[in-house]
Amino acid sequence: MTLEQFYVTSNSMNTRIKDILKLTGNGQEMTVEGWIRTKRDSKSVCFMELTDGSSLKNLQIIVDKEKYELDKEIERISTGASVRIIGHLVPSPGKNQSVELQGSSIEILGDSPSDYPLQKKRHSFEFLREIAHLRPRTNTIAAVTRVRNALSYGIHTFFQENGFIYIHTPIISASDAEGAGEMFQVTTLDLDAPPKTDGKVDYTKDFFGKKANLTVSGQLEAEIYATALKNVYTFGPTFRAENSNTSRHLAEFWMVEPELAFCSLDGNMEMAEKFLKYILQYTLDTCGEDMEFFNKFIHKGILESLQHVIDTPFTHVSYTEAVKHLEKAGKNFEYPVSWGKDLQSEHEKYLTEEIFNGPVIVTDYPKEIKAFYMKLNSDNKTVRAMDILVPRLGEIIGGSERENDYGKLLNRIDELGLDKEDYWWYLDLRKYGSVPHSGFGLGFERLVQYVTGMQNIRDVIPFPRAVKTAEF
RNA sequence: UCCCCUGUAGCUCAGCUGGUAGAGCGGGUGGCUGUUAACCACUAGGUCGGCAGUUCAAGUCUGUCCGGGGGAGCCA
Repeated sequence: MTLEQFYVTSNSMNTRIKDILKLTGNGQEMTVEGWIRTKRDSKSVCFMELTDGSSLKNLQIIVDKEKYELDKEIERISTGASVRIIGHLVPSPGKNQSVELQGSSIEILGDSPSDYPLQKKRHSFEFLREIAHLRPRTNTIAAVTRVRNALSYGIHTFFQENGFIYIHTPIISASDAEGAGEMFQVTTLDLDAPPKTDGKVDYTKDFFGKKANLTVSGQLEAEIYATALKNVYTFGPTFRAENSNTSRHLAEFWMVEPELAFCSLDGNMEMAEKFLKYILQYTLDTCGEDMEFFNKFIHKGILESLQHVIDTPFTHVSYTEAVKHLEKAGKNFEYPVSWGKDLQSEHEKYLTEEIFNGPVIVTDYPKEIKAFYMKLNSDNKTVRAMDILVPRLGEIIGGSERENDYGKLLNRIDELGLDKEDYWWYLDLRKYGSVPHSGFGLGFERLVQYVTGMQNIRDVIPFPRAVKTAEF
């Protein structure tokens, strides 16, 4: 009849500290499970903070040692231990919590020896990265994890509510045609002695019968499904083998790529603006406590800056106009501005922070600095590209209307010296029932960074993969 | 890949112009308290990232390698 009948209702699976903290304590008995954050023990009374990751706030456990024989258990408990505690929820006379659990029974599920590396004191994120298997037990990483989850869910919700179909584009790609950066090769060949023909590696002997790589983008495949199911999106892992060691790059990251058929650049921009505002609002609505935490301890003023993006209509400006604005600003940029050159991050930040003081969508870039698949404007010089710039970060979304004219696309492929054989199926989409279509890409970890204010991208993904980094 | 900074106890750091090391937190022991970054006392932890060099003498200077951070480029 209803889906609710399949919800899990057994006590141990759905009792969360987050919910317990909202209750009024009237002596009701309950069982709680979690990890001990800290213990304050004395002769007659012992206090413990219990967390289960559902909330930033801990549940305070109090044990009246004169009433209950729990000395042995309390002795064994130290920071990090996992426990199951039965007790009565009562109002707390203390200052920092409204309720507390009067423990009457303690079961230690897992001891935590004194070399447990996490203290309740603040640790540096650099140190936490070295113990990535334990770092989700910290306030900040747990909060990041919850916000990351909310953003994922918000993204899916937005697209699903708007009729988009979720497409699982391949992780392994043999098309060799994506052209968006250095790729990781995937092979089962013996690297010490690969089969060779005329001195070169013979990939016909490889697993796929040709050279294969990890995908650098799902866009081209998404276009295939968009030209059949109208509006689609991908949301999955992407790989770049660039030797870039920065706080904004990963070798493995997640990307959101919607693709809309029968949609021009204008529709694309409207959708992108609503999308961004939706997921920001969704996160503020569902992660209030965590966002307050980030606002207070990680990046002061972040709530205000996100709200500003939600409230402000995005400014539209062409690349040509943007360059004029920047030239007129008379500022001494490290990289000088001139028409035909790509906007540097300093330029993007200046546009969105100083000139327009809000989100800006820059459109119609010179074709030379954009990808081959973007739709050529009638001036034959610029393409229907759009980048969304936001204060504090710069570019957050990049997209375009795709070239849907077979001849023009073939022309671009030729101009750039690409091999049209590699793009045969991509060209076919323009040969059979071609339609105007558009889409954009959003780097998911960059979004999580932007929303949480976390400085290093390696701290917003559970298991970062980067140059010389794949321990966990 | 380039530029800058950095690597001292489990963690966060101090150690001036070269003379073989210290604090806070954490750990251990004891005490005390409706506590909450608890408090008090005592205590145990370090061949100062690796290697080579200068020097009577190097944590401190030089070179080099490795790790970390920031910025740039590439990009998402």
